[in-house]
Amino acid sequence: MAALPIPQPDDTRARLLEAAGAVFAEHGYRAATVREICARAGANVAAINYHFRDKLGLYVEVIRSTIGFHGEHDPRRLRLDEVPAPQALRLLIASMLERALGSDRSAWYLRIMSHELTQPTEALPRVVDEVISPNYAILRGVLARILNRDPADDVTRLCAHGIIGQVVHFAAARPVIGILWPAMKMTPEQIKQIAKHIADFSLAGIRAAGRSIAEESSGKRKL
Amino acid sequence: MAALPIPQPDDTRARLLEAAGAVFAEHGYRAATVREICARAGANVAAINYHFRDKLGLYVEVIRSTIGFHGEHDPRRLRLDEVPAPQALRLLIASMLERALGSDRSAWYLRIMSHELTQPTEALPRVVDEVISPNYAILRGVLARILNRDPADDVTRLCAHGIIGQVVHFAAARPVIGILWPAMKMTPEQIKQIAKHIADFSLAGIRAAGRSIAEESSGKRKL
DNA sequence: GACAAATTCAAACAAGTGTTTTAATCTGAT
DNA sequence: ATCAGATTAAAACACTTGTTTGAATTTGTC
Repeated sequence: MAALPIPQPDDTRARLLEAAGAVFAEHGYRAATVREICARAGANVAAINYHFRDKLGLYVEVIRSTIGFHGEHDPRRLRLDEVPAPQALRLLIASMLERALGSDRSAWYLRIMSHELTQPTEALPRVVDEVISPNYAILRGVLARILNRDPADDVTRLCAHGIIGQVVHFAAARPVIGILWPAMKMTPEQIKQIAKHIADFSLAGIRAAGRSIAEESSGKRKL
Repeated sequence: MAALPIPQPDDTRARLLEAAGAVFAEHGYRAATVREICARAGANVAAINYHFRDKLGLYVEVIRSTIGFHGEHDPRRLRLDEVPAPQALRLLIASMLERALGSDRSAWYLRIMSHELTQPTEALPRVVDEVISPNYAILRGVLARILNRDPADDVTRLCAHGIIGQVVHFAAARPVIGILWPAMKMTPEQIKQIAKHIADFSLAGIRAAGRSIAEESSGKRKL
């Protein structure tokens, strides 16, 4: 709706990618319209089909080029192997949450992912391969170190999904949280404290989950 | 798409509500089409506007009449006050998860809610008032008993959102979880074990969060 | 400066959306 | 049996969607 076309900071293709990332992150693939994307990019409607074949081609290209592992929040830059596992988890959670709640392009990542969770598109396999799966593996690696278990273990996976669920929820449910909890404004200060809470909460949960399963180890270890 | 019109199990209005609940839960408000709803209900397209004024009226009526607190999963039927708080939390988590992952109409509740989280509609205030807020209050009540804190306390709220996040994630992210974790088929057996995991995980997390804040109580108790 | 390719543009297209219209049909009380 | 009101039905409406068209314009190269 609100157009405000960007002057001409770059060539059309780059501006389209920029605008599309923002719109897809905000509305999801299906609810995003090519006309809003083009208006924000200051481009003609036909530009998308000329540069990216169609809307889905643009979406895939946004995922490929803008998201993924490039950027200052690249988990590999956290040097997770060089710190104790619990500290690594704290860094990882803080990184995910800041990435998810920030307003710059690094926020697109988790927003698009959370839309893909509830409204999968044809690009879901690609999103999983290029974005979700690598991060899932890193998280499981850290958890496996804490639990002293295999990254593919059921307990490791359950804990991983629990942490992802918490982070994604704080990011995706912002409108509702704003109603239920007016004092929560998601300031940088508050975001840090949410990250600390999730880390404290989850570290204790992880250890309990490890213990809980260990106790009932009369054979049925698999779900 | 797949029409298969139901014979005539009830009057048109009731069939529309039934079909609409399923379609809204599956696709969300915006992506759901009145034509698919009418096809499933075996009704004419104009029936929605005749009985419910418009699509949004139907949506609100689905929320009001079908969801809410009526049904076998009504949290008030769990008699949460009559059991120790940790046990109450276990019951509540199991109830939410079963409701969210089941295939009957009690599953609509959390599905519609999770769509409303990422894609709020004009009915969001109503959904919050009638569905989310009461459940949020019940959950905070139980957590407050465990934490020995006020239900409106920041720590109580953080824990509540963490638990909601985990439950919603396991329910909403089913397509992605199916890819990342092929062994997880969401059988009734597995659902019980997920519920147990979330409860174990969260109970430990809650206690740690209570402690963690207590330690740094040099005045700044609020976020 | 001229020419061919690349790119942009306004306009229209076909398909899908929610909604309205108008007539036909059913229902139930008299 | 009749007739007013409630309900259903088919069709069209107005609008938005992604996409295509074909001409204009820009760009790079000789």
